[in-house]
Amino acid sequence: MFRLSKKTEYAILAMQYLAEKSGEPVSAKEIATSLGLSFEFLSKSLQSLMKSGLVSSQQGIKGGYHLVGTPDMISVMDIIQAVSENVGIVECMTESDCSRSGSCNLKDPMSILQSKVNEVFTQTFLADFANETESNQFFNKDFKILNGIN
Amino acid sequence: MFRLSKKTEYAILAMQYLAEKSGEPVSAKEIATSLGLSFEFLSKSLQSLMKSGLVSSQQGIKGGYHLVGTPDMISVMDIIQAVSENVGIVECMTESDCSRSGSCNLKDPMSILQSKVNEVFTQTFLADFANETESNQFFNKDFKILNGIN
DNA sequence: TCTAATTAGGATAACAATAGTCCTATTTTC
DNA sequence: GAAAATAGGACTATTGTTATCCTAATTAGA
Ligand code: SF4
Ligand code: SF4
Repeated sequence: MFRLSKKTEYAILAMQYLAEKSGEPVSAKEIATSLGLSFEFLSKSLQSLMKSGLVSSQQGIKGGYHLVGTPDMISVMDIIQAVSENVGIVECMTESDCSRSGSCNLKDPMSILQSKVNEVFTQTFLADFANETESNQFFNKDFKILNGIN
Repeated sequence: MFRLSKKTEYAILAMQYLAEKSGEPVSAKEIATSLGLSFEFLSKSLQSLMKSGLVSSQQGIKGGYHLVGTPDMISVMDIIQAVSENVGIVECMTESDCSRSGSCNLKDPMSILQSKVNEVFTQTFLADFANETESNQFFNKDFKILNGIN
């Protein structure tokens, strides 16, 4: 129900990959084969990221994508919103108010919940997805113990 | 993408209604007409809530549903899980590991994100959805200002 | 005992969203 | 000019959500 779409997951994987290989442009094909993803479908994610300015691209042979900005400034929410707007937990959060909106006493508490959810994703950054740096590793371990994750 | 299903939303609305009318059993029909929801579809939600023990039911004429437990002990997560298991933000969180699982460096950071999301929903209770009590109203106002909600 | 109101739940249809593919155009380096 | 790459429209397949329909079982009360 809160499942991230594959398009989003592919986007995060690609961004993670680009973060590691910052420097020369990386082709969609390289990312796809390296991560075992569908090239065609991954391309859609990359093109969305491009549109939102999270990556920049270079066409032609020797072309590819590279990150715009640093991993500690790019939030998961940035990536999610780049590939698909819908982060509203209920209709009235993003789209126009629903038919029940006038007399709905769920709307207000839901907006609080929405803010909390938003915070989780805006406060998690690409850097937190980096491949086990020391600080990150420590944080992970700590958090896992705290939350009883294997 | 993080949209709650209607089944979940109906369940929360129903629970909210039951919380107000705690005491005598309330029929699905009354809830449906009172809230302007489809009786048939709402019934599915109520039956799921029943299965999970969040409400108890009485069949026959004069029957209906009533809350089990107090609103401050029933979390939104309880309700979500009652109507639909899938709360995993990625496949490997709930179902069996996906094909990429072995070499996936997204899995670990995702599990942290999952915990944060879970926390939001396990730490929000039916009582927080109550119809504007004084304390709740204050909290709402406070939180809204803090988060820039209209 | 019969009736009406109610919950329980299976089956299924209608609709929407997601996932994935295919094809063509454009750009760029060599 | 050829090859490799991005850009993106169009389309299909699959899955998930939403909703309805129908029937059975239960229970209070006349
Ligand atoms: S919370 Fe209320 S107003 Fe918002 S979508 Fe749900 S029913 Fe409509
Ligand atoms: S995070 Fe990795 S292991 Fe988990 S579902 Fe996504 S690709 Fe598979």
